[in-house]
Amino acid sequence: MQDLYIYNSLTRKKEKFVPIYEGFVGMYICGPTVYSDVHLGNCRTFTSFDIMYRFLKYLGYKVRYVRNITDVGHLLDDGQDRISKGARQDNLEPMELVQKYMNGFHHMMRTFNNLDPDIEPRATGHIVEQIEMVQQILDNGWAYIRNGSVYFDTVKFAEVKKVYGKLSGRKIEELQAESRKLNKQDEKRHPSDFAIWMKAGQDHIMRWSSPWSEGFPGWHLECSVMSTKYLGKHFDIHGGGNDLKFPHHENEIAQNIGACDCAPANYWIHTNMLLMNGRKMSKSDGNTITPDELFTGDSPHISRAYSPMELRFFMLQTHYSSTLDLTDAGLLAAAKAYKRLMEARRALQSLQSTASNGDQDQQIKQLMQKAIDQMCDDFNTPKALAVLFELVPKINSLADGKTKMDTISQTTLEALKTFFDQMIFEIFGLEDDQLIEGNKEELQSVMKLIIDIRKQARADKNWKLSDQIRDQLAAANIQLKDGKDGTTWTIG
RNA sequence: GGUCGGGUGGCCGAGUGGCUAGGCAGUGGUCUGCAAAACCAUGUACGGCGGUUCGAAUCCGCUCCCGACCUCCA
Repeated sequence: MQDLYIYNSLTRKKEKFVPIYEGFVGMYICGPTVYSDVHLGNCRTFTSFDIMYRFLKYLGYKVRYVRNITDVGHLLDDGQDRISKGARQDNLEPMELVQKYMNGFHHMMRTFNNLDPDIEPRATGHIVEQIEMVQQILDNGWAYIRNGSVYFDTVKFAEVKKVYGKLSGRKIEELQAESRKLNKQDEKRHPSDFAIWMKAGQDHIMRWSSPWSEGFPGWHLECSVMSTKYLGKHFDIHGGGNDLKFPHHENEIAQNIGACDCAPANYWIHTNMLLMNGRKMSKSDGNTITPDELFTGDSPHISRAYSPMELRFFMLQTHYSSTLDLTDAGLLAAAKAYKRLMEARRALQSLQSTASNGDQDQQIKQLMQKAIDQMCDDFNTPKALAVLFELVPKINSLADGKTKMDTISQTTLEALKTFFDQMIFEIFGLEDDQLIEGNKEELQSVMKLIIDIRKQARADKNWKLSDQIRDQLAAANIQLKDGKDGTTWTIG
């Protein structure tokens, strides 16, 4: 198996990936809190991890991909539970609200062609385990009880274990100064302490009995518990958006160490944020767009609709660790490049060679290997994509006869076909919009008829008719392409 | 204020101490009835100032600017 290198947020270095059990990978990704419609930024994050999941599988690993659904405990800064608040607003039972937005989330993930995780555990389904972990942390002396709530003692933990703040680069002393204004500070010994069990207020809907109070688990606890339950105390990869680095992941590590004296994951991967027009997306100042608005084009920020696959391609052009700036110009450019790649792929699949060896064989083999090498270098999709685009002109040249077919051997050609499909469909997780839309038999026969009529018109030098057919089809978003071997067509 | 990440040619976006990233747009050419598509060719690029080096966009220092996080967020 080829070596894979991953940038580890924990060590701030690119490291060779060595799984705990050879051939197996345990990967935990922090999933969404399902209290409102899925944010486009979520789509970016989970698409990034989807590509890692896909690539790990491509390399031959047996991967267990766990991604949670947060349906309790994630509080707003006024102390209200996000789910409870949403449920009140929509006049729904909390679990109804969770179901509604979870369904929406799943639908969007599939729209982007993201693979389902292998396990998708929910926080409310693991209250018992969370209570157990709170008890372990208490037993180990890393937490204290105040008025029915349980708080993690970050000061003591930091002093003894010396790891608190390692992931996020924080220091306890610095945290103190900045967090004085927060709620419930009076109950905490130190501002950086955090709740692992919260006593529920009178009007708090979501509550469970525990040894300490009727209440609910702290937000960070679910991930510690569920990663441990499904991947073990010590697993390979833990990921999430880099906005979760602090406090969520820092606290998660503290909890795991506090409970079992064992750091949860070897490799921490953080994806960067999605921006729009250079700034953070924000509902309040109108700098925002929903996935559906992108798909319909119904937004002042874009000049036309973009398909989920055009967006996925757009994401691939930027490394997961960089901010991705969504702009209309960028999307337009990506959509064209996406189309070019897909058309080259289609052209490739229809090529045939009988040669036993060819002048281009060596170079094409090197490029294929190079693309995989780039993916092995911290999942560098932009570079891998660049390699595919080095192959595109070669393929097109073969397809329209500018390069002779005997410059590529049958073996290399077949390998290239397989490689292209693996890269595009299996690893990048793209789909060919054209095949989905243009596959209908009826459309195929209608287009054949139209092209035949135009062919006759051209033979008769009836340019008026042939141009009319071409222009009106173009207006209907169908493009004709006159090649050496006749006319082909594409949508878009 | 603290932490982290950035500033690359018209736009987007990789990247490494010396070897063409790539995409989009532009220009010239081939092809075409004309186009489109495709192919070929083409661009003073690396925020600023110093330093290290035979050589730096790539390393170091300073400085300016931007973003994220530090408080709910993927």
